[in-house]
Amino acid sequence: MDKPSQNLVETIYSDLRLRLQRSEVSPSDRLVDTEIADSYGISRMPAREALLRLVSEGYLIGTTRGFAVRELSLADISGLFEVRRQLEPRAAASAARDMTPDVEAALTDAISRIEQTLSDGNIPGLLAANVDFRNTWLRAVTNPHMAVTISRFMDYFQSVRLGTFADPAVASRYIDGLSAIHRAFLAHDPLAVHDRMTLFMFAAEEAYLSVRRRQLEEAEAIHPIRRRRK
Amino acid sequence: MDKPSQNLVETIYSDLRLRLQRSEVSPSDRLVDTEIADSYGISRMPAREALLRLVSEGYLIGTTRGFAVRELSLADISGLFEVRRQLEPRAAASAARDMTPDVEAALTDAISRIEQTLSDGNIPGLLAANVDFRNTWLRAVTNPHMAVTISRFMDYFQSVRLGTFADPAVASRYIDGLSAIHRAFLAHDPLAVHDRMTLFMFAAEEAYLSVRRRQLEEAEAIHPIRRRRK
DNA sequence: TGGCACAAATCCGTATACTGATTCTCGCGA
DNA sequence: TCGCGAGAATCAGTATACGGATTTGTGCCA
Repeated sequence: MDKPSQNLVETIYSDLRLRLQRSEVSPSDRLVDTEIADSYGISRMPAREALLRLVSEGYLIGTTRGFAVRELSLADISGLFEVRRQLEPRAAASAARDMTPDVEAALTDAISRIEQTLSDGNIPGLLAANVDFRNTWLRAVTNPHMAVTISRFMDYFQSVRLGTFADPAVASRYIDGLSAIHRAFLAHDPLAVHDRMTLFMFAAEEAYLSVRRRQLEEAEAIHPIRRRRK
Repeated sequence: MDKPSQNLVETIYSDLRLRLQRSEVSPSDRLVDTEIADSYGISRMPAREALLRLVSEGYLIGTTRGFAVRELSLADISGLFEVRRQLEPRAAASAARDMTPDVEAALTDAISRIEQTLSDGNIPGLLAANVDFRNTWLRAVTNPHMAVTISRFMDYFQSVRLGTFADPAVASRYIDGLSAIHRAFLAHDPLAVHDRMTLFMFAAEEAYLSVRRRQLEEAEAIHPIRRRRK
């Protein structure tokens, strides 16, 4: 999405964003500007600016002790999916209309890696393949404003994703939905893509809600969540 | 949208954002961190951070000589409206469903101010009333993610808005569309709001495109647009 | 052993300083 | 008059420093 560039803030920002997309930062971790700065051998300011940008984009929240990945409430999940339901079916349909052979090939590759990693129980690989699949069809969305908005809304869910595939029933439905979308893409059928994506959105919302609900129940009464002082 | 807070970056950010919403900054103006810092009697860093945040949100672009408000290309306008068409009818419909009497009153007030300022030829007042109208119904949108996304997409158009109402035919259609939406809100009819807002989106897109097209033609061959070095 | 208070550490927000790149200015020469 | 080039000015990016608020650690006393 962003080019590497030769500017420190941009570099740190994309690195951090990538780590967030890959769920490599847990909500209990604390990101501190000085630590990041030291690890890159630079001063505090570029690291700080990258962190602030991630805060303003909603990926992180500021606490009194470092920055942390934002955890989604159930209401957040519902709200975010309301937006995703409006955007992604439409965007995917337009991608289906404008899709080129190389994008099709990349989609097929991503799908097969998803199936492979799932049967291997390779969760990190599954996450990566999943991100690849969505980034691939997003590449075929010609409207950049649409694409970056969707991309951002998708990324919000990286903090939840880890446990989504634990339940085999959920995983199976997930794969079914995804390969139906894939087939519709290959058929260049925008309407079918729209419909399949709509169904997928509802299924995904349900899955995330149930995963998050379980997470919240488990963490009950342990975490006094601390927020930034005002 | 944002609270005043007692933090300098936030203060500068909201002030600047307000000025952008009111079209008080022209695309030929250059916003420089040191100037802003001096005018507030603070150091360069908070001003700089506020500017960078506006850049990351797409309101400004960095040039080699200060920051400038971003000008929309015709493709930008089409792309932004594709997103708005997906979101605003739905959001307005949900607002219609959840609307409270005080919001209705505020909407009615905004509409009458729009009609008043239009007949007076009071363009700045018209812009303000217009912003009030949309912020008012957005307040009734219970999904905050939906509301801030829409708000941002609307704000992108402030740099174009100034000339939109010069053409009386456009202005008249605009008012008609807006009051139809207003009536649908008062009737608590989500479906009617959805339909009216959809119509309004298409009309607005057309209006912005034609205004912007004229602007671009007029500015032809004068501006060598300079972008940030990489 | 447990609570309490005081000291130390942590980390954000802000200020100031330096550097290098780009743009502007102005004067010189054709 | 116009083009050209060297120096000045501007401004973003980065580094370093300090203050203050909050949290954590520690040791004393009941």
